[in-house]
Amino acid sequence: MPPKKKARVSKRTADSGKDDGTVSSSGGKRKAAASAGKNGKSSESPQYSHWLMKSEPESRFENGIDVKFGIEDLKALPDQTGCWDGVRNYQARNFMRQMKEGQLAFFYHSNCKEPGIAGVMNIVKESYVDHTQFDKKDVHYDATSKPDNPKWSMVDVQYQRMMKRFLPLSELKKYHLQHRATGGPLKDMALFTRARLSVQPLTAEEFDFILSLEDKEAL
DNA sequence: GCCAACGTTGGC
DNA sequence: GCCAACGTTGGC
Repeated sequence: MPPKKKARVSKRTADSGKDDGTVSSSGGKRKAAASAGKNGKSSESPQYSHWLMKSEPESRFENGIDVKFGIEDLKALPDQTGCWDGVRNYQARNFMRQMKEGQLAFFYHSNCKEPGIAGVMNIVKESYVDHTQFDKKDVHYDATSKPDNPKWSMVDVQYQRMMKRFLPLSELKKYHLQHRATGGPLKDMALFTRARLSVQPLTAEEFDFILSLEDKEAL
């Protein structure tokens, strides 16, 4: 599902700024925009600063193309940097559009033998047009998206480090259930409350708690 | 490979 | 604008 190529493509960013938006609902692009508030800059809500991004580390063929892209594949790219292309879900896209350079994201391994958090990466380039939407050869080609009004965006991410120990979904889930019952940082974690979202936000508390698990015994 | 959850599409 | 059918995600 997610990325595969390297980064480059620096030149211009285009990034149409406004343009279409979220789901449907009445007002159109409302939703999260409501909060905003201070944020002198320009656009939407800056609320989140940490992220979790899913990708599949095991080979799987979609239209004859292998979509495998695990953390080792990111690490192997030049500069250990790649573009997170192929996101074709509006909520996930909108979260990517909120990402700022320097923010941290967990690299999550999905749809595999052992799903879970494998490592940490850095957002090194803010959102810009995902060129794969116009590429008929690409698995994620989108015939409904036109170059003069692109639908899909991507960011560039750089490998930062592996987790000191792999954090399996099963363990995170145990904490989630425990925290849901008795209170705790993972009680509302998007990984469980928004199961299919491939790019999701984490609060600083969630992020820090998960990092703290590295130094604990597996649950 | 199964299938639940849930996002998207399209008829009306 | 509703909602059923359909397609995809992703754990197990």
